[in-house]
Amino acid sequence: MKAETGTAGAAQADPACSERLPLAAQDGPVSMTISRVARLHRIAAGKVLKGLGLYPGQEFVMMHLWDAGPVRQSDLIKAVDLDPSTVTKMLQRLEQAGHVRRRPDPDDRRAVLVEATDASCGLLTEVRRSWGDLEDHTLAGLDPAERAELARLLGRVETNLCVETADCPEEAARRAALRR
Amino acid sequence: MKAETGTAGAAQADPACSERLPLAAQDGPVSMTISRVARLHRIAAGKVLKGLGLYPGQEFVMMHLWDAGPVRQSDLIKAVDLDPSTVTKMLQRLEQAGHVRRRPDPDDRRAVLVEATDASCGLLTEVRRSWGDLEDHTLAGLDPAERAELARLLGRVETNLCVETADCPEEAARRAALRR
DNA sequence: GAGATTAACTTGGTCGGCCAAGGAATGCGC
DNA sequence: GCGCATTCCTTGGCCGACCAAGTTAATCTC
Repeated sequence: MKAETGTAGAAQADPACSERLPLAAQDGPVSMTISRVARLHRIAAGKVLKGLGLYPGQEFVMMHLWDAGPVRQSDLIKAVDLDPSTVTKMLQRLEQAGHVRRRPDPDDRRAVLVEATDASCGLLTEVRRSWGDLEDHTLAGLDPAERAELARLLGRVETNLCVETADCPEEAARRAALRR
Repeated sequence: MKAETGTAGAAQADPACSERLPLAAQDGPVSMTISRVARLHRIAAGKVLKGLGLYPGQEFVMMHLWDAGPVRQSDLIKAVDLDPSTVTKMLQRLEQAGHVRRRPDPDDRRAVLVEATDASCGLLTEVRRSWGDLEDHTLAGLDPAERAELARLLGRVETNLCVETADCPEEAARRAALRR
């Protein structure tokens, strides 16, 4: 889509056939692949979600709302583990799009209760199907054993990345473990 | 960092102990993990890069510039495979930050030549080191065989995702194959 | 060589993300 | 009860990323 006819001149000259990896990235080939896969995966998800009226990232919020019903916004924020401001703005857009309803919490005048609209619940099935299609496409050509192994390894990577990300290793490890 | 003391109320009530995965995502567990790993990995990369004066995403542009020297912007765009407008704005910021120099191409008055500044070249080593650290951290606890397997599987996933992303499957497959 | 096409950016808009800072309500200590 | 810290959410700013549209220059066509 970006790289078209590929007569692109000399920049991509593969000298010999040695290293396709940038010099500065040679100590991190897997990290490089993760980055690329991440982007491709997000694009693929976004493409399929666009047809449903969702932007990439919103899926996770909606998924939690479908599961949990009316939730305090702060709980939602903890569930999806995003910055509060990110969630606020996303919810404003989701509300305007009619996917979400918000109302003040009668028990706590600071808090806001969020829930998926009835209309949006129709999306659940389609999102689930799309998500399944994405999975199929992502894992095409991998047999069950390979899929399991990939899941295992990615799980381990997730745990690894969690520990450093969080300021409190213990807590991060606990959370990472929970997801497994 | 976000999920703190975790007394978070009833929202995350693990009913029984069955599914930690949202209902709508149950057909795509690996996709879910990929999304989480992607975000964590980007955050980890961003954290380490911030100390070097780079924002996440800029690394890839700089890496290519360090390798390729002065390049036409259009070639750079093809190399990193991003939207032209994304690269334009990123370069404006990189230029203002002193990491990059831009000048018109004498041979083509439409085009712009981009190169890393001498100052930025000092970053190469540090970025490489950081990238290596990130790799170590990401793959901690995996033995060489597991790392190789993960790389192989991710490569396959990348190929899979490439085909659908591009409008021309042939071209995408070719490009995907090139990266392996 | 004039006219249409294509290539190479740029600008403006929108979203997802983050950080920093602020305002409002609650809860705690005393 | 009063004050101070916490919690909850919002706003503004910034950056990466996309799309759509527009501008300028090269190129192709006749």
